[in-house]
Amino acid sequence: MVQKKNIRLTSQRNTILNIFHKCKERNYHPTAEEVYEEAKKHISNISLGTIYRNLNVLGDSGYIKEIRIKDRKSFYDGNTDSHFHLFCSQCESLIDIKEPVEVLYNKKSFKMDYKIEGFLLSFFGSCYKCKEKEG
Amino acid sequence: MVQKKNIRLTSQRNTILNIFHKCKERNYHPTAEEVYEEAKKHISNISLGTIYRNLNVLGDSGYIKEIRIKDRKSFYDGNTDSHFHLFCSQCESLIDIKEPVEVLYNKKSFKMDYKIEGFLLSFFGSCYKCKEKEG
DNA sequence: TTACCTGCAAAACCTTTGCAAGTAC
DNA sequence: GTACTTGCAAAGGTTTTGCAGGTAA
Repeated sequence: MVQKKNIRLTSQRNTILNIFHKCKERNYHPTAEEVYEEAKKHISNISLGTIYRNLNVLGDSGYIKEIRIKDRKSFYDGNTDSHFHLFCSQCESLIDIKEPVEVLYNKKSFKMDYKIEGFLLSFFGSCYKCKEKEG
Repeated sequence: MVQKKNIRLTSQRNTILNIFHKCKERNYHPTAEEVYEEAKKHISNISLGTIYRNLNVLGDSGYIKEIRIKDRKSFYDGNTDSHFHLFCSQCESLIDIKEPVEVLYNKKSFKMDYKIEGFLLSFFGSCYKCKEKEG
């Protein structure tokens, strides 16, 4: 479980959090633009700048995760538990992969409902030098 | 090993390929801007547009891989064999992770020279619906 | 009260693209 | 000769930011 920081609650933020709550239930990963369009239904004059600012705040605070995979656009995920994604190159959507990481080993079970053509495993943290520096 | 397509060889392309050859030896993952700066040392009037066009051509042809992890900037990798990366949030560089994927299982060996704070596993392919459609 | 948040609009940023001239094959 | 490639400069699309007014705690 992810530690979530306290943030000041504004109606804009609340609206965005609700959007992610719904998206999480549907395993949907909206883009900033999609969050904006949905938010406008509730706060008609909300600005795109506010969306972006809050996506960053919510990301930093552990409420959502940004997923940068393809193209310039980011997806955002309200499910911050550890799981994987598949980017469909045909419909350009992002779906959850529910199988545990063991599928990586067992090539037989690798081709399932979806078709997997490749993957990217990226870690975040500190490199040798920077870890050294910070002690 | 990756199948590489034949591409027309121009001096610009040759220069860029050489840059990636050197970067690969040093496990360095340049950005487009860095490739541009390096290429200018050899072809002083080469344009950034040519760099980007060729990064895409070389990517499509299997010579390099684009890595989009953080921020807006892409990294490019001359090593197209399957391996993993770590993005250092302190110096904002990308380094190779040489350990096999088994480290994912063995949490004890997980914290090594570098510090790992999280990871992102992303697959590429086709989702249920699109796989269905294409038969 | 004060620090934080917002809408607006402009700017920043990385990447792509149209065009006319040049080049590989 | 032809299709592909280039430099240049402008445009594109996503995200960030400065500012003045507004709001949560």
